[in-house]
Parts: sequence; C-alpha cells; structure tokens
Amino acid sequence: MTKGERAYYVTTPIYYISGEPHVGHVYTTVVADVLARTARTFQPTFFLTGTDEHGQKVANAAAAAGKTPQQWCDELVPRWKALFAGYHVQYDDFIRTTEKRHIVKVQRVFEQLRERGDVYLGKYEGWYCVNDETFWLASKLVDGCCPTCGREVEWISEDDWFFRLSAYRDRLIEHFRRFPAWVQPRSVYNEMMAILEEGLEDLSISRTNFDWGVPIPGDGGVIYVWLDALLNYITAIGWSEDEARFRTYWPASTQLIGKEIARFHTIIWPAILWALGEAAPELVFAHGWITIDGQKMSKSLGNAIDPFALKERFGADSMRYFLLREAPFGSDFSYSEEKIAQRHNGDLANDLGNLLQRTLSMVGRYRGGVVPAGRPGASDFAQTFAGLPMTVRARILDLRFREALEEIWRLVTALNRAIDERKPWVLQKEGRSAELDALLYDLCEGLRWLAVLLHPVMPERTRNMWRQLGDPGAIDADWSSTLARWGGLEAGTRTAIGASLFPRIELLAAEP
RNA sequence: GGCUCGGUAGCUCAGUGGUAGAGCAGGGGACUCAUAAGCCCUUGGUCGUAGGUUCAAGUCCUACCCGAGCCA
Repeated sequence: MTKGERAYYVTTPIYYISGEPHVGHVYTTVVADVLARTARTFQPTFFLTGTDEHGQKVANAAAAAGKTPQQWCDELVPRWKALFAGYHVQYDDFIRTTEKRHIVKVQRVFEQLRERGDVYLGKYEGWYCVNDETFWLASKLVDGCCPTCGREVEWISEDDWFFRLSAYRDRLIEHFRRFPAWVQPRSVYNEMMAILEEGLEDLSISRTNFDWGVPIPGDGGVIYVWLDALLNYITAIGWSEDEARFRTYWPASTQLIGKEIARFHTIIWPAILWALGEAAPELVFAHGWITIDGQKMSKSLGNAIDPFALKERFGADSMRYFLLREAPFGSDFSYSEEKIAQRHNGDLANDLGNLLQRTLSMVGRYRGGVVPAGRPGASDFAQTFAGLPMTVRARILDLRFREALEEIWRLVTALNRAIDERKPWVLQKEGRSAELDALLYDLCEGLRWLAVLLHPVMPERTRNMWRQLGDPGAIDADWSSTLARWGGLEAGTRTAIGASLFPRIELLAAEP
C-alpha cells in the first residue's frame, strides 16, 4: 500500500510522568508534529501522544510527595500539555493510561490473549529493579545493583502471568528479514536482530508487589506497565470498539521512539499485535540522545535542560527549526545555546527574516505595499522550483528533515541572490517598471511558498510571515492547491510589513 | 568477552569502486532594498592507523586505535 491511499498515523512514546518533562520529550514530540502537519497537507492524519502513568516508580514518586498516584498524575499532566502547547504541538489526541477508555481495553487484551493461550500462569523468581521496571538475571547485576541505573534490586518471587513471546521469534526474524527498513536507523535494526538471534524468553506481564496499574481481570495484581503502555497506540484509535476508525489508522505509519526503548517497540510490540491478530507498525524510528558537550543529558548528572526556559530564550519556532536542522535524525544530537543562536541568527534572521523584510520594504517603497502583477508563467523560479514541494514532502516523511530544510533553503538563497543580481533599486531609478513588477512579484510569491513549506516546522512564525504577505488564503491547506503552480499569489494583495520575523539574538560574552 | 554504528576541511555533516563536496566559521571584493543582514570570490582535507584486493578504494577485505551503543 502506498502513501496517500490511507490515513497517516504517527505516534510518540507516551511519556512516563515520574517527574517534569525535559527537552528530549520536546524533541520527539516536535518531530511527530512536523510529520503530522506535513501529512495533513495531503491525506487524513492522526497524531497521538500522551502519558504513561502506571507503575511502581510513579507510585513511589507520588508517595514521596505525599500524594495519591492519581493526584500526582493529574497535577503533572497539565505541565506536559502546557509544554507541548508552548512548542505549538498540535496533536489529535493525548491519551493517559489512567483513563477508563484505555484501561478497559488493556483488560480486554489480557483476556483475549489468555483465551488464546498466549498468556499463561507461571512462576517468576528473580531480581527486579523498581526504577527501571525491569527484571535482571543475577549474572547481569553490577555489584548486586541494577546495571542500568545502579540502584539496589529486589528479590521477587511470585506467581506471574507470562506472555508467550518466545513463540513469535521465528516470525519476528522473518519480518525483520523481509522488511529491512521497518526499524531505523540501521544500527538499531542490527541490534534488535542480534537479540532475536540469541533467542527470546517469555515475558512476565503481571505484578503483585504493588497495585498502581491496570487490575488483572479475575485475578489479583496488576498488568506489567510496559504491556499497559504499548497498548495505548491501539486503544486510542478505537481498537475493539470502533472497527472502522481503527482500520483507518492501523497499522501506524511511523512510530517514533528513543533508542533505549527499541526492544519493547520492535520485538515485544509486534509480537503482542500478532497475538491479537493485528499487523505490526510500518516503521519504528529510534532517534538519538540529546547530548551536552558529548555527555548524555540526565537528571542524575544534573545537566537536564528546562525546555520552558529554552522556549522563552529562543522562541518555540527557532527551537523547532534547530532540532530538525542541526543533526541528521537518528544520530545523537549535540546541543548548545551557541549552536541554537547560530542557527537562529544565520539561517532564520539573516537568510529568511531579512529576505522577508527587504522584500516587503521594497514593495512598500516602490509599489505602495501592493503586490504588483508579475509574469509568473515566464519566471525562472517557476521552472526551477516546480518539484520542490514533492521533494520536501518526501524528505520529511522519510524523516530526513535536515535534507528537507536544505532543499527549502535553496529557494531562500535563490531569492536573496535574485535581489542582488537584478538590483530593484536600479530598476526603480531607471523606470524599468515591468521588470521591477516581475521581480517583486516573484519575491513575494517565493516568500509565500516558503511560508507554506516551512509551516509544518515553524507554525507560528510562518503565520506571521503569512499576515505580512497579505494573508493570501489558508497557509495549511493542501499543497496541491497552495503550491500547485508558481503564481498563486494574487496581484493587488496588500502586504503589511511588520516587526522583524526573527530578531537577532546576541549571546552574552563567555566568562573569562 | 561477543556484536553494532561512527571516526571525511576549524565546526556540523554529505559522499556505498572511477579526477575529494556542502553549510557554518576564517580571508578578500563589489553593492545598498534589508535585522552591519544579503551577494560574489576565496583559504582549508595524505578521507582514524597499518596492511591487502583491484587497472582504479573515502567507498571492498583484515588487524588495530578512538568514540557511542547493544548483548552477555
């Protein structure tokens, strides 16, 4: 099935709310938003994000704060929603795993799998890390502590429900071989394949040592938080409830994850789906870490960045641009305020913002602020950039954001170059008004294209551009109408030059 | 201990057998509509190291070094 024939469904992981959000959460969510906003310009689209609220870690955090887990979650969720709103994220649904619509379906999944025999009762004994919600073999422990987080592990001995993961190993291997691009980047694919080739054990999916979770139907204990969490991707779109809706969106087009949760999403998740008789997602893409001076960002290192403060300092759209432009998606991402400022000043203020300003200034000065009639059919730009929208769309949906932006910047550069080469101030002085009209028209039309093409990446600033260009229609309409041809901007449109689109940011001098 | 990915210009990266590229930074120039922005020209790399295969290797093979990660 090719893209365009059915709906585009993109998901972020649901975020575990054991604390405040950080910039890594913004990264994943913004990327999903750009995918969704792009997809919406040509096909039905659904973008899901949300919060993962069960598990012992949340229960402990709540207890430490003197609150019930539900209170704790209810107070934190608005922080996440405010953050995403602040970064102009436009999700279609925000699911919380404590919602009834989710819980009843998780229980239904459990019952179905138990009826099928894919869930069975067994005995589990072993070491368990509360922080990571993970069981460890004794051989993996480091000085008796969790090899991942270094905290003490607990000895657990209980009758557990198991998911028959091992039964899906062959099918997983076959799936990986048949669809070598279904897990990206390649390094993650290889690592998951290595895990599969080593062999799989059945997965314990029940917990009895705490009760903050989805109750197991007809038994004590709660369902393993990871099973609970993964199911959000289908419970939110009507699985077992609204068949037509569910079939519209599933299987997901793109599931974004951090690489630390690749195993859950590329091994356990497809196996569960198959056990339910559903298809695996089309693409799972694991992005890299955000690093600071090469160091992983984490709360324990004390170098986590407050995304609210970053937004205030640089602006949400500049941050969005930076996150997509700076590193190839999938690679680790080295962050610094200097780099953000460099991108903001160099690409956004100098190239794009200044282009808008110099253009509208000349339209104001030479043509009273009204877009003149040009000759778009005869424009060099029409020919050169006819294929740009399709190229940009393809690059974005392929998650090659950096390349997409580089393509768009070819137009920015071409417009800036045209001004310098054709010298509108000379055309004006010499009274060559037809040439001047044609040039000014092309510049405005080019800026209109840029606003449309960049709108998924910088929704707020491009709306500002749009207003300055005279508000020529719907900026987020289907590209097959807005960018159908060079010449969509109507002559006579009254422009409204405003304040600088991206005022330059001066970094404070470094301390000696 | 096994495995994976990466190591290309000061920086961030592209380049999957056929004369080393882009952007930024650095240097020079012409202009003035513009956020002292933009435009033009330009300096700069023995492509981690050592071997090997090939008429030809950044690109394939082997070993090693460095970085990140996965598994044990």
